[in-house]
Amino acid sequence: MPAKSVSTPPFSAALRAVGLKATVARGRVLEVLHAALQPASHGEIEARLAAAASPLDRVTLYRVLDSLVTAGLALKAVDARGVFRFSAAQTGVAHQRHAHFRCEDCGGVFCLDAPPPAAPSLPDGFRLHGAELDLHGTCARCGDAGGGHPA
Amino acid sequence: MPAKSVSTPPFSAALRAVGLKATVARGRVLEVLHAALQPASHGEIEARLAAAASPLDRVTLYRVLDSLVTAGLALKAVDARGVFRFSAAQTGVAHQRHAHFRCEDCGGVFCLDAPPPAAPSLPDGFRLHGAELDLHGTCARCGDAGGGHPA
DNA sequence: CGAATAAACGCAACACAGTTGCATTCCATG
DNA sequence: CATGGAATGCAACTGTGTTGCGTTTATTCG
Repeated sequence: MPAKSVSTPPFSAALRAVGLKATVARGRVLEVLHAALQPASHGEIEARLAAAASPLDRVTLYRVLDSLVTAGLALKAVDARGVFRFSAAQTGVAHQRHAHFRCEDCGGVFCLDAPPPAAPSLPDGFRLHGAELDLHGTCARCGDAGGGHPA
Repeated sequence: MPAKSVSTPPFSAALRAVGLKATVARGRVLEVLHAALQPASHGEIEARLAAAASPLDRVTLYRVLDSLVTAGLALKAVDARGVFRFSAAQTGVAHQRHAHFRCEDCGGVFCLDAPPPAAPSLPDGFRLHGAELDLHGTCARCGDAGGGHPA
């Protein structure tokens, strides 16, 4: 095997494929996003980077995430508390017309593959882009333990 | 007519009906919410209060809005930019298991009386508190005009 | 109608998420 | 290996939302 393991950041091919420079910061952020089970907030990503290796500058992380979203490698959404959450863009997954479960305690969002809800008829002039069934309550972890917020 | 027009804030009956003190601040905020055509952000409400009469303290407005939401007189939602938007709750509408249409352009939320979606089976330990069908796209006004954000 | 009391108000300060400007460092090209 | 432009890191700043605390006000009760 070639001895270029040190100088090649992960996901460099994917980055170059969308026209981005393959930097270590972007590679590490993509690693975190792909390892995450749920969409992660800026703070959570920052904490995981700091725990895994050397911390990444707050501002740099914002800019990295922005570049990944712009390039289509990551998705950006707003959770119920008004905080942006980022996730790796799965190639080929139509992220439309499915169901979310949102835990009112920890703020976590879980994707359920539920049958697409039937869209009701809309008033005149309204144009539909997507539909999600938004379920909310308490998740298993918060219901079991007195448990709290993830970060 | 009785001469108590000065000492009686608007919406005092509605406030007392839900167990809230009928204060001038709450009455004025409810007036603004009912006059608004779209869900308004904290800043917009603050500006309208300042323009209409004497300004209301920032913190007081946050607490007034919170009390109205808790009492069920107002609705709180997050727009695409992560900012909370408030709207007057229509009386008599059971605010559970119905559908919202959220305009991705102006951030407005419209309530539709749609059939309650069937809740899918949840993983073990998950407890359901409510379910809403969240439709999104562009509303009639934003689709017509090139119209943009309210503020 | 007037006093008591608990909630609501206003102010100050704080906390958190996100942004901007600029000097330095690093990836990609030749 | 040199070079140029993008990416990084640091500092400072804005905007949104929150907490603590003393004062004011709406309601209740005498």
